[in-house]
Amino acid sequence: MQLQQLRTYCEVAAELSFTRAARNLHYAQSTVTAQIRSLEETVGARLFDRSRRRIALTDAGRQFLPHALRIIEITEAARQEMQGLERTGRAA
Amino acid sequence: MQLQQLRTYCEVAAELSFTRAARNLHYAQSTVTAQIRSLEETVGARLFDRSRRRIALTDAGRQFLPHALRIIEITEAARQEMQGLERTGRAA
DNA sequence: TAAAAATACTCCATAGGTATTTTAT
DNA sequence: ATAAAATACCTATGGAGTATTTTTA
Repeated sequence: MQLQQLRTYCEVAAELSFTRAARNLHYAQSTVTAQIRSLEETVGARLFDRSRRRIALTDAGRQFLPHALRIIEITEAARQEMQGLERTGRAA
Repeated sequence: MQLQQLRTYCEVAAELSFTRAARNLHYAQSTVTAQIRSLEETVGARLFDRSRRRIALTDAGRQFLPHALRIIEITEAARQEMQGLERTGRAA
């Protein structure tokens, strides 16, 4: 499972569209399809229902979403904390 | 940033050894070196001080650790939640 | 018919490996 | 001298793209 996939998943969930998510994230549409498919494989469940024109979250997709958001949140926070830290590698 | 790198980082932090972490995770030692280097690049800080025989966490490395642990924790929890869910992709 | 997702390929970056060299005790 | 990390190099996987086809309203 990759953080990038989680971000893409969150964007698709927000837009309810692979195409728009792709545009927002500067990916090709097929790349979004591939990322979501790969993520679905690793979690072992479909995250989106594509059987209608407007895609929808599945039960699994809805359940997974807050976790993904949280992971991204922590990642961003951690990254920001690291900014401005000494880069010399001196031991703590 | 990749989840795999975070796991490796946590293992190295626990073992304070690239070699032992590699053994535990079933990686080659050079793979651990590469993963840690890549992670250090993305966070923009050295995470380990290798200037002595026994490596040590840097300030940055210590600060980053709880975040990494938390991310892994959430990931595992989310994964487990997904187990046993319906796999049909029916919309929620 | 039209908009969106899936598929079929192509290409290239990189993750991971083996073997070796460097470094620090 | 020896243990451990870094480096050099190679290969294979898969991430990302373009172009096309399939699907559904």
